[in-house]
Amino acid sequence: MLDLRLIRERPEWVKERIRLKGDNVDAEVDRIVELDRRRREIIVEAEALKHERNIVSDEIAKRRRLGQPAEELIERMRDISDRIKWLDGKLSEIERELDSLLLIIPNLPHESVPIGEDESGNVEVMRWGEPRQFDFEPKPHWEIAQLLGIIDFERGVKLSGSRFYVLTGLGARLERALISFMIDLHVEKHGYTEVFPPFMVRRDCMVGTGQLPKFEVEAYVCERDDLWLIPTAEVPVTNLHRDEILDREMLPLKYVAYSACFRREAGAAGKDTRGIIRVHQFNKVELVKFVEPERSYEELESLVKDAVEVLELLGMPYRVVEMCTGDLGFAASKKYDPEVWMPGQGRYVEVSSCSNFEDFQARRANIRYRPAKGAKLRYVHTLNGSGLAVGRTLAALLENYQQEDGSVIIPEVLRPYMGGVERIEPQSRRK
RNA sequence: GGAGUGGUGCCCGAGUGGACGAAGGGGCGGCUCUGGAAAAGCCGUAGGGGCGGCGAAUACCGUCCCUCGCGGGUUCGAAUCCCGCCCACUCCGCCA
Repeated sequence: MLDLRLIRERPEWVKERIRLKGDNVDAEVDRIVELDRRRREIIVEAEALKHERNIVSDEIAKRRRLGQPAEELIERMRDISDRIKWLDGKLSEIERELDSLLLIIPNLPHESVPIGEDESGNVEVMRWGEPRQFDFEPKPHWEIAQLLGIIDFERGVKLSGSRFYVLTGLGARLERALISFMIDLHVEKHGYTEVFPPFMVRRDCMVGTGQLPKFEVEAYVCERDDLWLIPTAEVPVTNLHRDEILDREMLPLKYVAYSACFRREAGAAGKDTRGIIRVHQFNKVELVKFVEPERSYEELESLVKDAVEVLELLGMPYRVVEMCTGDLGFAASKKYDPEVWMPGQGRYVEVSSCSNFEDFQARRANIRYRPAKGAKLRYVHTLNGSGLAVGRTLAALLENYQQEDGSVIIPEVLRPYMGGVERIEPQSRRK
């Protein structure tokens, strides 16, 4: 949510910044400015009347105590009260509309974000590692997995429909190993606090981080209970501190959380239909930070570093892409997407997404802190990033570590988590 | 799911129609006392919003309004009475 004052004072600038995101909210902004003006007009009148009501009310009480008549005062109060009631009704009507508009206005891009219309305007900001040279044709992960017998696509469909799959045997073990490895890294080396959140949340949480009200069709919901399946651990973890006032000494707060993630992938028909790149349920290890506004952009850089270290330790080449204004999404001010090299497909695939939301989420979720003793409260800045998407990392690992005989070598850092397994052999060669 | 109890400030807790933004206690901050501390005493300690002043300010000053879980109602007037909702806890049922 943007600051209403900002929209009031610089509406044209706000419109312009949002147009850079490929969104047009000119009409909404104009309406907000108009509603805001009417809101304040009404407040002025209503408050003057309420002031009068308080004074007359005291006078009535005083006369009652002294046993004096107060009929003509009470008569006058009736009119005042009616008028107040009418004004307050009008006011809440206006505020309802105002709030619903404010919730669908996207965040503004940070000034450092490159301007562009779509993903073609994104900028590669770094590259790490040399893609391995194969002396055979590298396979895509779904073929490798089939050979190894570690992903069961058919039965996934039988259980839950398309875009679901089942991990079995060492595949399941590998998924679990990756989760533990990532969490341990972020806890032990990077100083994050581990959190195991609920996977279903109330509507308020989804509004707090920005998934609702605008992107309702993207989410799964248990309607009977109005509980929403989280599309990312960002939702429960950011909302941990909803409606809280944090101590400055606590900042920055850094959390790492594993969760399953649920996405309807509405509008993604035909995209990434093979393999496990785009599915309705996947595992992810998420990093979330709450920081002081002044430091949020440094914290974004270190967040990216923390995330890509996973790829470095796993020995997989990657690049980091900075999103342009047109590809930023609804809530982010600035965003980097680390992408891992997938030799079986000959392309880089997004395995993380690291964003600074500035105070956009904090304002929605009402997360504040006191900068100093006696100082006024401020909104914190929130950030988050995948560290990493587990399914895609597993897929990349299969493709990067595949051998000509169809086996896949397990990177050394994962072996302790794999019970010492060094290599997954094709099913036909296992007994 | 059934029955019951309850939601008040940073925390505990009083308050069943008017002098209550709210007793009392705790915590925290400041001051007095002290060589220093403890104890004791005094003072101060919520958030949001509007208007005006000054301004770069979401810094500061003044003033007013709102907020006792949330929303509505009764009343001249509601923390207090009525209705609906949400949440927490206890017991029963069910359950990993």
